[in-house]
Amino acid sequence: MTDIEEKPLNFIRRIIEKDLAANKNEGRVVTRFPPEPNGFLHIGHAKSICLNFGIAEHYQGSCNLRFDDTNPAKEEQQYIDAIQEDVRWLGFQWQDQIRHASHYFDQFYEFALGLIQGGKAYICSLSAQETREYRGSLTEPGRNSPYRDRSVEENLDLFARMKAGEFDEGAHVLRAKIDMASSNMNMRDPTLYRIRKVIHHQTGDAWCVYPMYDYAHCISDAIEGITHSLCTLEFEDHRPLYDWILNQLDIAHPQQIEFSRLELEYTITSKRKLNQLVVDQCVSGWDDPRMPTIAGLRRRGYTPAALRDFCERIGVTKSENRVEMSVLENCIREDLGARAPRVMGVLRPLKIVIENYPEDQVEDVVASNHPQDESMGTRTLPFAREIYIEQDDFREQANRKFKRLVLEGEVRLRHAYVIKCESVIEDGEGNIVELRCSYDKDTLGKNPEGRKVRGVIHWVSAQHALDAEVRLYDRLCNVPNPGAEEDIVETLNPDSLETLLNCKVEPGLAKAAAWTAYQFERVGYFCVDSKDSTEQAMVFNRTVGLKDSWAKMVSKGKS
RNA sequence: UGGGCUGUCGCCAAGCGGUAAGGCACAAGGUUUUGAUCCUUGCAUGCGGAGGUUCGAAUCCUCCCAGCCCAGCCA
Repeated sequence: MTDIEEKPLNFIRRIIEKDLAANKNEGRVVTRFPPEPNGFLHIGHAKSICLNFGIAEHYQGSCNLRFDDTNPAKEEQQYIDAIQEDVRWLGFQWQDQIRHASHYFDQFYEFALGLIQGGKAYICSLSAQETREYRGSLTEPGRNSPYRDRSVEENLDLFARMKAGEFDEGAHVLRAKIDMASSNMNMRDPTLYRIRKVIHHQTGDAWCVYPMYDYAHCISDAIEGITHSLCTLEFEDHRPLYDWILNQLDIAHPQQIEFSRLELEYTITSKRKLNQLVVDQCVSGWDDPRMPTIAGLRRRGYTPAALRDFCERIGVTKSENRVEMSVLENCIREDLGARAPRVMGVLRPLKIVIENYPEDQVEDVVASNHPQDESMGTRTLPFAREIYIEQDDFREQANRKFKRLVLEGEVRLRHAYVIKCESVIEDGEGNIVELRCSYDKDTLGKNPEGRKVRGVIHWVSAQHALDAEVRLYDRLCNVPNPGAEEDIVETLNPDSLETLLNCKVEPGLAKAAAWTAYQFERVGYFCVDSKDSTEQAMVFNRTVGLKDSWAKMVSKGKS
């Protein structure tokens, strides 16, 4: 018997297994992913999605996608659409139809009536400012609202009239009657309903009172038969209120469990701040490839598999964390390394004329599409007298550590011949504009005899190559924890996007479809941009570079 | 200075009283027509700190320290 090392359970799964063992909830496991449609989903949401849907999958339960749409002023249909696309793209399926908290508005209202009748809620007519003053502080208890002891009849009447639209926004709210002296601020008679004369994206003008999160969320969970309601740490203090509300009602009682949100170094996971970047046009949109949004990562070339793997690797705990970018990058490299066909693309071209190669000759050389996966087959590449190589791959002179082309030195052209640099042509200002080389005819598919050629560089045929634009992305922000800074714009990395306009890629890429991932050998992983690329003007996004131990040596000054 | 929570390797993270998993990162080798991949090796006498209980403590107890969250009619 071989014992496969099981990945240890996270604390939430441990709780669920215990519940299952105790036959709690009759063995059902029902979770939900409850975004507010007020922005695009980001990598932090991916963690929550993977957790909630992953648990449902694993325990053969189900997971609902529910829009937590209780604040119409901030929400939009476009976000509802984008969120569904993102969840589906990540590869998850929600249980039957989409849910909306707004679908339960009638039930919320009925339950509120019940609370009022039971003396558990009252209409408070304090202004927002007064309410704040009555609430007390972290160290001082609050005081009871003067409206706290209104009669049930008066409360019922007022609430009905609030619903009927008789009052202006802010005139009254419905509050739970709990304990103004509680050390938990959330229990100091929290607001349950407020008046908002706003058109709701789902319910139109049907309502002018809208429930608060704390009131709507727990009841939504209960209505849907959620067994485990997973949310982030900042809601820990809300759990007593979650439980209190459900305890007042004759209704199911899901268990709220909190876990820490994901933070990623050098970027932000705050919808508010991401929205600011979009609004201020610091980025091209929610799906700008520099954004940590799911849409941005997708456009950048990240795959669902990589994101899911990432969420698996980072774990689920209650401790605050800020994960290094390298973990995410490793995930996408691993996925694409196995699956992306290899091609050649020259980002910063340097022209080479192979002087001993016949003027008009063009021959096809065979190149494997994946060195470790023969099933991906081969393709042919046109080889001719004039080619482009990478500027970085030539130095007039260099020590032995530099395994590329030097003047009077030899190098292997990937999948093709060994060439030797005979001379360098400069412009008037000392810039190298062209190399004159010779090739060794007897080196196609075999090593030259009597000498060793240490380097291999990529190339494209000058007359056959396609012009392309390549966008290189770097970290969005300059500081590891930009969220801690007062002004997010100040932290933005001015070099987060570098656009290269004169790149040359191999001709076979002409028919490359949007989103398709390729490895440009020796450079990195790229995909065709889904928005800006056309057949006439191709645009590639660099998803992530290849690991580059040479660059590391150079930056350390070892070469 | 009220309440809630968290502190295990540079970053994540197992561990649940029997003597510190794993991943990423990093370092050193090897293979290689990608300086990629792959392979091998190294990387916490230490678990926020101090006491205590125990044959035995990261795990239990006490005290202390640090960090995060809460005073929206946001979620």
